[in-house]
Amino acid sequence: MGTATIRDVAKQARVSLKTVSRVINHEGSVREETRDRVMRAIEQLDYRPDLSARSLRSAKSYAIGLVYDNPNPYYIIAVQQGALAACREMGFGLQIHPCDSSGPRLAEELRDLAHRSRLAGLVLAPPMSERMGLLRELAAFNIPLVRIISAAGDPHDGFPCVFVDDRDAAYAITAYLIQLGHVRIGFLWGGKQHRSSPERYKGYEKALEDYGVPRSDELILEGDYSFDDGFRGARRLLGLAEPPTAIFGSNDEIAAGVLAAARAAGLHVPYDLSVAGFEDSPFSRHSWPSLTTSRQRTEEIAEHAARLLIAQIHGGDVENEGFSPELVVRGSTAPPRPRP
Amino acid sequence: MGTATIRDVAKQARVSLKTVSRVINHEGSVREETRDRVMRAIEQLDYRPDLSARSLRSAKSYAIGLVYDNPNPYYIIAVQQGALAACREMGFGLQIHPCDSSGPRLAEELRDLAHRSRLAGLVLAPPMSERMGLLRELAAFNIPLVRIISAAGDPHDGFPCVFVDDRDAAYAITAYLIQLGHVRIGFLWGGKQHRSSPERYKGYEKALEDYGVPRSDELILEGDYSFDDGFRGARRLLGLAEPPTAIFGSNDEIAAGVLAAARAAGLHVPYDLSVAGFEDSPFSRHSWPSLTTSRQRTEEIAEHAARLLIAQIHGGDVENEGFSPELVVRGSTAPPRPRP
DNA sequence: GTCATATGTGACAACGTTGTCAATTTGCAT
DNA sequence: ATGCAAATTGACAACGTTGTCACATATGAC
Repeated sequence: MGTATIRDVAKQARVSLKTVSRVINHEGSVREETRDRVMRAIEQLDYRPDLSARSLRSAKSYAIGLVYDNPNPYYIIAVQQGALAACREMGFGLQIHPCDSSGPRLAEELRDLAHRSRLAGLVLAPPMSERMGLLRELAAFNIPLVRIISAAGDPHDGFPCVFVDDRDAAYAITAYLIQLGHVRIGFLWGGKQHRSSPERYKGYEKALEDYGVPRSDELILEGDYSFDDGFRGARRLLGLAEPPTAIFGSNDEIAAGVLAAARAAGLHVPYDLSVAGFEDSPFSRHSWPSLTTSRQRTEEIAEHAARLLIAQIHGGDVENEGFSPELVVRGSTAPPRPRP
Repeated sequence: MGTATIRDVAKQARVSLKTVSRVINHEGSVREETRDRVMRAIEQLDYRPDLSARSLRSAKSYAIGLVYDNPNPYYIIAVQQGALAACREMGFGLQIHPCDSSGPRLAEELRDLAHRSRLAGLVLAPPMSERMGLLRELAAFNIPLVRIISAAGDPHDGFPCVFVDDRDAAYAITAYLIQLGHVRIGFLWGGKQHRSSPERYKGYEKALEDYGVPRSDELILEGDYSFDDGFRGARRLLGLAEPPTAIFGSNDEIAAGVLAAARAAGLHVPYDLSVAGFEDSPFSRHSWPSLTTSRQRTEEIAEHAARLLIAQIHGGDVENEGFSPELVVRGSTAPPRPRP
């Protein structure tokens, strides 16, 4: 029987329901001896509080939602892991909610989710976390939320967040390529609906500027964080009259496409072409050559976001926090081959 | 206010609580006119039933759990997607529960999970789904469950399941390699705690036997479904006096390791070496060359498992169902180079 | 028109927990 | 001992829903 209730415990320990409740919730004002007796009864009956009843009675709830719309399994799994770690530590449940970020009634959908499942708040992953309209609607519904976003610094926009400095990280990668000696560096954009895309581009642009490397429009192509875009983009770049000696893909998947296109063109990475990605997904370690990329600490970021949300729910004051990615140099980058 | 309750609806529609409840739950015995009035009130107040209260009152519950311990993000995301699709359709919630499959008190952990969160049942992914001891413990706790397992046929072991015929699929891959002309085919095992591993091996073995290709122990190495095992295993195989002309990795990750090792050894896949994987993960499409592999339809399988579980909860009779993977031929396999 | 039967509706309790508030016990200074 | 504040405990209601059962109304057969 896993069906022991607080009533059974109370009877066994010869105390009132309320006293058991107090013990469970670590409220003060319970004599040591009483608490021991209750604990023993809990142990013996293998009692576990029923979350439905608990959240029904107390206005409080014991679960948060994780909202995402992102096709990248590595990213999502990492976010889930991080959020779960925080939830388990704080005794919360986690409700995952993949959804369509372009849905017209997304705010209502999320409110219903939160209401029906009695969620105490939501962690929003990109790109939902970056749609201000959505945020305002959710705020109007009084739904606590914490965002994971891309920003070069604390946005101070009133919506709590954990922010990742993609710009800085893209700057670091670009600077590294320049220091290797590259001057024609291709850049393949990520998806337009993600704020990380322009951020990464700005980092690239800034590095070129700071190092006095001329920017060339023909080396910069749009895309959508996909392998196919990487493949097509690279093919186009490599067909230029004066092709780049290095290509920076806005994420690892794009870079994977670049690697494939390079091989298809008979080029030897990194000697004929340097390739850099962004994200440090397992792919970047498992490709050949392994990818130079930027490590994101996604799991930590998500854990922090969930922790922040729970703190906010508990009424604590929340401070935004930034995470800086870290350059990871692997085998896909090398100095350019001297021109003949 | 997302805080309308059934009481508000009742007042607005001038009916009793119970009648509203009847409308919500599609019970019969409500006059059309009354129902319309209730529906209108629900609409106006934007009422949504509270799942906590509902599952507290009715013994029934409206959520199931998805239990897994699998490091492969592609696999897990696919399983989640499938299970979620079924849950959404049936009006259920899904609680994900990654865990340590080797934990000693796993059964208790899962019972607590089910009890605390009022889960109606569990979908078990490998390898948990294959530990009979665990299954028996859970059954003793009266927890409905459906397993996703590897089996060459319906196991008829009393525990409902959706089964995947890995043996057959591995047979198909091996047979394909043999038909290309390979006679020395390396095999890299997956993890021992997954039943899919011996199943895949048996398929390999059977194909060799059927086609009269001699099995050679030196070509068969153990491993654990990891890139590193693939890399190390391939390096060892390629260092043999008479190396294989094809290597069959038990999953795509292993095959990725094989690809990397081949490249490190200066071999050209598929001309110097054919490589086959298993799983049809996105990696298999994005590697270069893309991998010949076996498509698993993981998402469908998981959806079916969840649907089966819900049917079981509703008291329906459940029939196990098998899924056969499908051979996917891509660029990593070719006839062996004629020996000099 | 009467009765039996089906259909629709509502009052009330219950699910397992916590909040409120009052009752009881304890500890300590007198 | 006595008084008084503080600590500890318990009785009871409440959260939002559904199950049970009884009542009210409509339907049909005689």
